[in-house]
Amino acid sequence: MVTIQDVAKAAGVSPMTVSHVINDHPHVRSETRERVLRAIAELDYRVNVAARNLRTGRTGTIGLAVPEVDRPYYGQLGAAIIAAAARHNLKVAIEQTGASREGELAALALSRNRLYDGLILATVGLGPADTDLLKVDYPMVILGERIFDGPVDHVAMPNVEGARAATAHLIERGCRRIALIAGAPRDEVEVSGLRHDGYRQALDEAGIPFDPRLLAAIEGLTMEEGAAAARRLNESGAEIDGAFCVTDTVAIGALRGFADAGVRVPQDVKVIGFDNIAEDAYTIPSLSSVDPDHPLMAAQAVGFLVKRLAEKGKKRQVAREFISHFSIVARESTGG
Amino acid sequence: MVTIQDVAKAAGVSPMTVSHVINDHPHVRSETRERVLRAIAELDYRVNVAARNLRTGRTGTIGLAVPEVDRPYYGQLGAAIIAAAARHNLKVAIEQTGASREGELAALALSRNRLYDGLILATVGLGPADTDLLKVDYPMVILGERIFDGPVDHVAMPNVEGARAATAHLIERGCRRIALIAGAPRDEVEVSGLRHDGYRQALDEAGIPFDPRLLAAIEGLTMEEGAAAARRLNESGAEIDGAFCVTDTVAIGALRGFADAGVRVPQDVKVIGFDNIAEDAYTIPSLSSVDPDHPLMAAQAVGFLVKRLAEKGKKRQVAREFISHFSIVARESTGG
DNA sequence: ATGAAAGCGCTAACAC
DNA sequence: GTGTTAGCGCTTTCAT
Repeated sequence: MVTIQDVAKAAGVSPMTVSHVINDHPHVRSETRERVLRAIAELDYRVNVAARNLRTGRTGTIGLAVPEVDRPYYGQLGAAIIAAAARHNLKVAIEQTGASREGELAALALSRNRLYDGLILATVGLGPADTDLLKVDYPMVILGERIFDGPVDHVAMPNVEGARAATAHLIERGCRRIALIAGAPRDEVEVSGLRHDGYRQALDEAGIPFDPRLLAAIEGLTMEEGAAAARRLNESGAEIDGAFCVTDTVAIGALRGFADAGVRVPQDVKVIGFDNIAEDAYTIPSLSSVDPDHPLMAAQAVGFLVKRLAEKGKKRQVAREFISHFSIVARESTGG
Repeated sequence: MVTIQDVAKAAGVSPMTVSHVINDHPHVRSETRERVLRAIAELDYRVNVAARNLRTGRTGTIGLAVPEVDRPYYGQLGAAIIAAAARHNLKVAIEQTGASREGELAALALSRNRLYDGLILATVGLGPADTDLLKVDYPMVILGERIFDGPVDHVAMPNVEGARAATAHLIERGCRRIALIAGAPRDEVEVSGLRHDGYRQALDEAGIPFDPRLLAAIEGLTMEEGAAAARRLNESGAEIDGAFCVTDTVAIGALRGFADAGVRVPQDVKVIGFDNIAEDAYTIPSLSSVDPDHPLMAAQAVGFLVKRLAEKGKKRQVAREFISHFSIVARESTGG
């Protein structure tokens, strides 16, 4: 293995000078720099990142903990975060938490081990009772669905408002018996609960009475459960004419479930989802959705982390918060 | 920061003993172990991974370089690899190569920096001319579509055979004018070229003459291009009754493109893809596909890497190779 | 502009 | 079963 010492010897300089060259420090005569670079090339020298990490106390890598990378939503979020991190010369290591509280805690522990300089955590398992666990002494950003007003930076989407707008969109298109396909709300900051609130607000505003028979509770936010929920709704005799699905993945499942039941979308039932994933434009019918601008959220989350990294020495600052904006993307599933 | 020294002092033992406890070495009296563990808990000690990496020369992390995590195929592959790696106590850092040769070379360089213990590289940009670049001195596995007979481990899928079976499946279902939607073959080991070969073989075997007007060449393997290709095929007057799409992502786009053109699937045109991604079961119509058993491929790739890690000292061994098997999953898009 | 000294926190190798 | 020694490769600090 070629070390900085070998390069120094070959170039006739000290290891320090080589280090300066590698790190683009200004005070190196260009002739010296040349010589060092030539030696580096000749010996095919590569910095040992582990040694540098130990010395500097930083790894140049941030962790991204998501429930599952194979859900399109998180895949697309991951891609956006990798891109945003690359702009700050940071690498991203992706952890899968399995959508469980335990997995999310494990991700926290890894950063505590100084494996990562900071962590972006897409929480779905941790709840308000766990806010103490989030009071960590390294840079962390909570991203996505849940909202904590704890002492930690977070980037969230406008869950209530987006859900309200989605439901209002269905009402505008003439729906009066609108189903909600979502998880059973577990607490006041969790995605299904928040979007449920938005759904209820839109109904209230339109003077449509809430009917609990229109709620289809699902366990996981998967296509499979979405499809099953749609079939259940059809058999239940609830006579729905619209469905707001808590995520696009669930909505894509629901489209399938309605098709299985012989229910036509959008003629019989109009469907809208949430997230505006890439697939939405290609489903049949194409899927209307709430777009919370994930690229912006990703950039913000990385930006918060980078700010914290720069603040290293300073005392704990006040927690930063960013709530994204949203727009409704109307496609065929709500009549275009 | 709490170090191993602090723990040693608190427990009244040497740092080495603490190290033994941390690493689950057997020769520690259980009473001593208890004492150390208590000290660790009291001081909230965390190993410094950077220091351990420097000392051991290993990072416990493998790199996974894929074109883009937000394509469902790579997201699902990533999830499978993360799961397989976890079984060997390895973490996975995901790099995006942007489906370019440069990006793939950059991923190689990172491992050379000892950031990762090894690399799983899903190549689409590197070609046979680059085999020399793949003769690296750290564990690496080429995964996926391309086949190199170079000196490097690789896990591949049965591209030619799978494509032949997919085309034969369409023929079996009565298709005679079968379009191929794929990239323009760039060389003899690239995915579109290999699957093109399989397509041709199936036609030959069935005695169906090859008609170049049935080829729809696309630039990128995206839904967008798949949809555009389907519309083009419809307008071209080629009068197709089947379409084999080089990947499921392309096929999902094609389903949409045919729908846009008023072409009914499967009544007018039967469609089959390749990869059997999770979405296939939920498209309307659901999508028939070739399933190359990605979980198995992922497990094999990680297994190869782990073997190389264990071989550390030994001389370069012969390259290992694993070609996955496949099965045809018939769904609605080919008539069930 | 360049370099000498020191040490980041851990564990391999070996003693006892 | 436990401890001692040494050093992984790099960069921070401070000198010159």
